[in-house]
Amino acid sequence: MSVTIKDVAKQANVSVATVSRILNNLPGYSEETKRRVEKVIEETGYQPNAVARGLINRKTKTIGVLVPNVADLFASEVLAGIEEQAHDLGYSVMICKTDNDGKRTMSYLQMLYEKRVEGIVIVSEPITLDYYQAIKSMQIPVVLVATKSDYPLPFIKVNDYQAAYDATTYLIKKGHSHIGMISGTKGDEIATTPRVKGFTDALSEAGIQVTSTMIAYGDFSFKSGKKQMTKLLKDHPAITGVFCASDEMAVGALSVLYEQGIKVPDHVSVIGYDNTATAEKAIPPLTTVAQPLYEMGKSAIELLLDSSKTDQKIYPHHIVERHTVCLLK
Amino acid sequence: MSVTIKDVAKQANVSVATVSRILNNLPGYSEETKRRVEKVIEETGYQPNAVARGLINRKTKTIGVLVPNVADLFASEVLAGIEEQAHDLGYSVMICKTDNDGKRTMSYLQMLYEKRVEGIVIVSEPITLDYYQAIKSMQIPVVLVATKSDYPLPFIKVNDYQAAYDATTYLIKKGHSHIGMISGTKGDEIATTPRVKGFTDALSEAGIQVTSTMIAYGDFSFKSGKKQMTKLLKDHPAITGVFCASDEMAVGALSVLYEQGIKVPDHVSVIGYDNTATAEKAIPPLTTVAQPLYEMGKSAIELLLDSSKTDQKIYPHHIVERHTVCLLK
DNA sequence: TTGAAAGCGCTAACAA
DNA sequence: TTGTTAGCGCTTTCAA
Repeated sequence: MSVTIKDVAKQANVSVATVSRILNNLPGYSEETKRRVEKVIEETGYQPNAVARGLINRKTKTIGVLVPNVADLFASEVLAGIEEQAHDLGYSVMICKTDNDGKRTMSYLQMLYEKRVEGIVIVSEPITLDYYQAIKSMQIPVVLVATKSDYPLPFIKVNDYQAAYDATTYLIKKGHSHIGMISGTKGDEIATTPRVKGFTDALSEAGIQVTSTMIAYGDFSFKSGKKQMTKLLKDHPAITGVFCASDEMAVGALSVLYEQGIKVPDHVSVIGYDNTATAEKAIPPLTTVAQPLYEMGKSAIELLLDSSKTDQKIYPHHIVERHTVCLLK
Repeated sequence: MSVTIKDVAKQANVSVATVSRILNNLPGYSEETKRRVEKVIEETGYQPNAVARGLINRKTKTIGVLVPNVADLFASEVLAGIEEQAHDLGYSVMICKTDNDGKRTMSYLQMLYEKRVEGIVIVSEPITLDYYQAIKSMQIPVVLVATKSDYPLPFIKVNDYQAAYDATTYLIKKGHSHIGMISGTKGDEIATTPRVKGFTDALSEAGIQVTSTMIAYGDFSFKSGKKQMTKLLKDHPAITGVFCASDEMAVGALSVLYEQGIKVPDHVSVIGYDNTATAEKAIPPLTTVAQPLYEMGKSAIELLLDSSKTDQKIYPHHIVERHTVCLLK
């Protein structure tokens, strides 16, 4: 049994109220009693019980984070930003790995509510009606990162359309005209549709005709990047540039190109998306469009905890030039 | 204000005790009242307050994890295992990113105690006397993953000495005799000293002389891998094999080799350590000694929550053969 | 400056 | 089968 405020009060010959005041820096005691109480606290090694505190002030100083997966560089970078900012503001973070499983997500939502977290951030996950209704009934602040929703929920993300448009334009400006895209999951309205549109618009506006086989649908993973790059190469042997909707897929593409003895960027240029830690470690180092993931994570906590902030934020993206894109001679 | 057990009791015309019994599946009520109460729960959307519950049963159903960093594949893989197993057992996990900062770690330890977590897992972090004393006084179960300590704390790890010995022997068996090592941080008694010893022992036993310049000390990072590979190449142009104490460093080595036009594995073979997700995505795919990180994470939770288990576990490592090591002709 | 007491939302004796 | 009641460890009136 650990020492409680009562024990401290008894040993210091004061009431629990006085101890509480001292603990919380409230006025109402003499320097003399303060010293006495602090001495007892020191001696007994007393530590306040945050659970009891939470019950009475309805403040748990903890927030919950829902992510599809923790073991990936995209999510963990966002998570790092979240943790950092939360810690700075005195909050703890509970992680919930949803595995893209709706049932699991719902039960996490409920658990977070039961534990009375003060806020929830949801990272790169589509928001179903179920989720939204649960969120709404809980009355807990929620912010979305790298995703958004038709329901009125604050979010933080980059402009996916524009980012894809810019990446494609970058390739075009480098002289490429046979450009393919390895996109994300077909039907994903957040991370696929806008990026595909950005890609096709950039091409059309440059007077380059787009055929459907120039767009290969993956699922953001390394493996799918390999698979779709292989397909692209077969369908379009003359291809000189590829825009990948994630760094993971871009790295997969790089692997295939390497295996087939196709030099990057000399024969084929590739540009990725995200600028996760994997990009700079790729061979060759990957040119990619950067999302400020860490900052977005930090920002999510600010948004969550400070209701005076505006409730949606488009972060700027930018192209990080490394060595996988070259000027086409 | 959310609905409480009292509200439910009132509306269902029963006492709070009865509602509590129904909520907790205890005996002591008729089917009829059960139905009535459940209907009210349904209608009101009542959700029990875990904070209040925690106060009374001294069970918060949450555990804390301390990691130096979340945005890296080593830690996040372990974390994924931890989260998975915790979730399976009905626990939530709070993450604490220590940034290798002692002060920060101490304050996390205190916070976790105040929040009355039921257990703490510490991932790949050296345990100082401060930490140990704090842990001991808290009386909360702790388990170490991928680290260990002279203090009596349960831990889960691989046999680093043997793993390094095996990796080196693997290179030797492939016909290599000019072998260098890129090790971790000098002085690290957990992840460096035993691995360096495993390396030198394997070499000596094979009758190969080891000179100190064959061992280049990095700090496990990609960047340090690049730097130390460069150094190794300068000091030992005839080198044909390199053992790296982390996949990150191995990938750094691969980059340097690529830049210098040295073919892997034809000219130089490299073997990594960890088998993080980065290994299979490397170009060429990295041969490495695997630690079962995910499993170790899961195991940590079992150890933590089930005191009947033995309190230390050496997990088996094994070599994953990919394409960065070849038989020397 | 200090203390007594009520109560946060729940569980668990104990009684009925 | 059900209810009453006493806390869990704390904060916060209110009164002294």
